[in-house]
Amino acid sequence: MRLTVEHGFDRVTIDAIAQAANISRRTFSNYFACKEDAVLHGEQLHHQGLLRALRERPDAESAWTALRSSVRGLYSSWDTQPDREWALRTRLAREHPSLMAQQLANHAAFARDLERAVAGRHNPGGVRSGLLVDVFLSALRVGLNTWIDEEETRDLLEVVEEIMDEVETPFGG
Amino acid sequence: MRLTVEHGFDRVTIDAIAQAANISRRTFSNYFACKEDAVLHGEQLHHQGLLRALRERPDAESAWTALRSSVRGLYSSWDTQPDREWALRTRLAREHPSLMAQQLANHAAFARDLERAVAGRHNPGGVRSGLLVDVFLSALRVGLNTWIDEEETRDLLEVVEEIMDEVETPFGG
DNA sequence: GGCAAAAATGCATCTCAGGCATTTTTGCAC
DNA sequence: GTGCAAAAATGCCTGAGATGCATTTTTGCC
Repeated sequence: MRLTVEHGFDRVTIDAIAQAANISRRTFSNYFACKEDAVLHGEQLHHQGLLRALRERPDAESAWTALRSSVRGLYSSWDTQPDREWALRTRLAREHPSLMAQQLANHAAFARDLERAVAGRHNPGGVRSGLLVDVFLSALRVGLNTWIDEEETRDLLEVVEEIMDEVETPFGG
Repeated sequence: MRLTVEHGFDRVTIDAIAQAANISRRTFSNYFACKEDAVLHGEQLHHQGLLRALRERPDAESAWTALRSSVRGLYSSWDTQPDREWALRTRLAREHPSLMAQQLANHAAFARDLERAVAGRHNPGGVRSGLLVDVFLSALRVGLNTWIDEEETRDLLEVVEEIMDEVETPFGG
């Protein structure tokens, strides 16, 4: 991330990263399939955290409620805002198509995991869980982007909650 | 696409594609940045068609209605179902992470275009258009996947309309 | 037929992913 | 602490990909 800031993402070679991390080029490849994966690793951790929170929600909660509650619980458990790194990563992904592509693929994988995790929960409108999860992730993504566009002036959770409220208003008409 | 079916996506080199198309390797790169782009080109055409349809919708229609109507209009204007190629491409993208990543990046770009195209339209619940477009695309994607999972036995439009109806039921609770 | 623009090509270079064998480090029983 | 097996890290190598640049070929039009 530091090298990326200093020289730009596509001007940083894997060799340079390996060197800066005091590991061999080959070892880098043992841990990450590509540069993109390395940059987006923090996001993967976020996904894992959210999944863990979701699994701990009481079974009685509906799918949508459990998802919302997981976000609320996780984000408010942080002692500091996920400021610099998140903003940096998100901005980077906006500018670099390859990063964007990888990020979206990660999101799709995350969606599959979430879908499995909410399977079996009550689901008010009979909406299939794939759709529900997709919409949830859209809201999360739009929330993050809004937060970034506002230059991280508000609380991330606050922005996300706002978007989630919007999602709960009907789309039709 | 033919070579991919015969030998598998990742065993087809750009050289092979170029040779089969009677063009030089270099010319391939003049048209497509990578193999993935070539395979997904049909989808790009679909996006363009949908955008064109959207721009021709009457201004009085709300954003959501205009989006739904565009799909309805475009899909029912086809004389044949987009059967083989679509199913093939979608299944391929499911199996190959790099293809999936590229596809999702294309969807994101498409989302930006759609967002611009519906900007200014009436929007019932005051939902921001980014969110609206995202949800619309989720519905389209889920519809396509459902259609595939049902082995293309029904009409694609029918499946998509069904999902769109689901989206119009509230998510909250 | 001639000419300019656009398309296609060839070439060269830098980078990457990943298989395989080898070396180094780590964790643990003794 | 010593020895040993598993895990991690490394080095080397190959096939493939992206892309800049100069050159050749094709196309469209007067």
